[in-house]
Amino acid sequence: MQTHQAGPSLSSQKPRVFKCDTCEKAFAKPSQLERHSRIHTGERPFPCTLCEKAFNQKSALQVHVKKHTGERPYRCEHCAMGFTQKSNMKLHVKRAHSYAGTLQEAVGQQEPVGEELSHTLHLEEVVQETGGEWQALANVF
DNA sequence: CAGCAGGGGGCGT
DNA sequence: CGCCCCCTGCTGT
Repeated sequence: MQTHQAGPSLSSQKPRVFKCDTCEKAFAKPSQLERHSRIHTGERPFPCTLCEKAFNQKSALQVHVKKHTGERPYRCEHCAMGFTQKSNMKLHVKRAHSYAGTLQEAVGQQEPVGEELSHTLHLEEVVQETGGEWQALANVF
């Protein structure tokens, strides 16, 4: 009976035997349940070595550290803008270039490409150093 | 931009 | 199996 009860996402009918007793979510793997349980306990086993923040998931920490290192692995192929997270980049592409997802051109073909643009404007280092106005600009793109 | 929550897969035991 | 890691979508400031 337990193997067919609803899981957290509702999509995916995998058996979920491991149930959280704080909330009613269930998971396919014990380690997933254990990971989930610490969002109730507030436990944060992954501290950042550069600042004093901590995370409940290692991947969250890894992404966070990129903020300190300035690493920006995900690059927009249309305007060469860099991002720390892929989903943020995807969102940017959709909004700035109205480009849903399946590669190849979309709407605005008038794009001579902004290759050297990032160099002349020093885009890599200007990001949100103190002022919050850049944040507002992000919504335009 | 930054962080959270969950799914799935690979690898060692 | 069990654990660890990476990826992805969504939410928050």
